[in-house]
Amino acid sequence: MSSQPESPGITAKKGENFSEWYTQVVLKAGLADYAPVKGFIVLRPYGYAIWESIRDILDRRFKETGHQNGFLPVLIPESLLGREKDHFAGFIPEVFWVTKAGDNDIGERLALRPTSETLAYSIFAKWITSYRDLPLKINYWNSALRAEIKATKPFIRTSEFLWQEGHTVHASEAEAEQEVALILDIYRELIEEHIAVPTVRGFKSDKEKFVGAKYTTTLEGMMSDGKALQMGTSHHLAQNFSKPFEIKYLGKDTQEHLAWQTSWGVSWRLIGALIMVHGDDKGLILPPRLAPIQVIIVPIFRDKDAQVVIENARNLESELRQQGIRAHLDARSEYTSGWKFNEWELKGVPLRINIGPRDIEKGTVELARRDTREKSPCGRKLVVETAKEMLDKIQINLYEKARTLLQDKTARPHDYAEFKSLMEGKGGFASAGWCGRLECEEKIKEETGADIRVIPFDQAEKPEACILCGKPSEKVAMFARAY
RNA sequence: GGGGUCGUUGUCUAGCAUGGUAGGAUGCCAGCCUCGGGCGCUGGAGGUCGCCGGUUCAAAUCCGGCCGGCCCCA
Repeated sequence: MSSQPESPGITAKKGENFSEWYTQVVLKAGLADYAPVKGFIVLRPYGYAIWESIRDILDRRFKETGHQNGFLPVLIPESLLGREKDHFAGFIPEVFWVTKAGDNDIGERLALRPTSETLAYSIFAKWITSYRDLPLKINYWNSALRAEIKATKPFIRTSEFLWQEGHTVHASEAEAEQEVALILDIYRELIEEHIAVPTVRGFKSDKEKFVGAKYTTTLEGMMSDGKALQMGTSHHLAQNFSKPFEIKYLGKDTQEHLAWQTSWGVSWRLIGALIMVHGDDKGLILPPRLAPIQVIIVPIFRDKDAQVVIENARNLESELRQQGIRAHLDARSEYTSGWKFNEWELKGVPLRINIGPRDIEKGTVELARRDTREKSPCGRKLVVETAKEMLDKIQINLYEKARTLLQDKTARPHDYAEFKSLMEGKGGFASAGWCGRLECEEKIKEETGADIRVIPFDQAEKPEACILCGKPSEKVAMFARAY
């Protein structure tokens, strides 16, 4: 251990010690801190602002597509949670239970919601009587609690997480399936176009699907260390819950029918993903469309220049804001400009504008891109326009880099030996034939640590024989070690 | 699930073997200096040594339990 003070900047290298690097970015960029209970984190304002960006984008799209927000309590009685048997069995190992009120035992123990299907659907059953009550499309912005005993990581694996869970009820299976697909596409739009992370979309295997669903669709991303990350899921529940919860409606045909359902969610894991995919040795890099601060203005001045420089910078700030750019002037006098450069790079602000006496004299400013760390001069009158263009370029560049990452980390092994060495080596996705049997899926997991992340919708190529057993396969599956 | 490792002020740490005054750096506060890549000077404040218990005249230090962080393996 060094006795030198720890740098306020990132000291771990992303390429050398990825895990340590990730933790440092989370803490030092001011996104989150540890809570006193294992596996729980505290979101700091900067981290919460990123969550708000994500939330705002999704919330708008949900509302545009006919969804409404609601609220559900956090406690679920055991009898409700247990009503759908597969669902209950799947969640029980990670449920937190409330068993006391003060010193008195509670009669029936209460679960801190690991997810709200059971609670929501017991209520939906009361609200739905007629086909005129359908579709019912409700979303909840809340948190969920799932006990993580080991291997916790801020944003990626925590015992409580912020998320949204959507729950819909439909009169027909076709309509429910359309909903599943619609939501997956809204997630794709958020993740690819805003968070700038490309995904592979498809189905989960039966082993990996949501417990209680007929099928689960997913978006899988690839992190810089070769591990996959599930970024969002949309489930077709069919009538698996409407049966035990008796969600029935009278149709036009005057007959009673069971309803069809979907549920879907994304969590603050997405914040973890954007850190892992875009960040570098200097810290976080935020995609412009998501960044709470898109442009940071750093004034450079000596005492005698202070007033004129700051006034100029303030004008620039308001010009940018008038054009809808989230700009912020860092006028703090207690830090030097050099300090501020480092701090805002650590925090991942996509574009920095330096403005000092020399610039004012020449009628220019200096633009510094966070993604490439390139600096370029810009005429003062062109700043707003140039900044806008540059933000767009940064957004595109981040996506392109992430796409290259995904491509570099996707391979097609032709036999099991190759598959194994891939997983032991650089990791990433292995696109391979799979016979469809649980037995092979489990054995591959046991021997290589990789599981089926996604069976892509896009089955462009004919599958080869099952990578493990050699039997014919109908589908190509994407295997990877994952978070 | 298995193993390893760490916890001393906001942060990073010294001290622990051999029990006896908690030392430094950085940050913070005040004043000065001034800023084009983590400036400099002077002064000051800041500590239940993770928690609980045990041993002892005396515990950061020895012993036990617990809590929390990190890393590796399944």
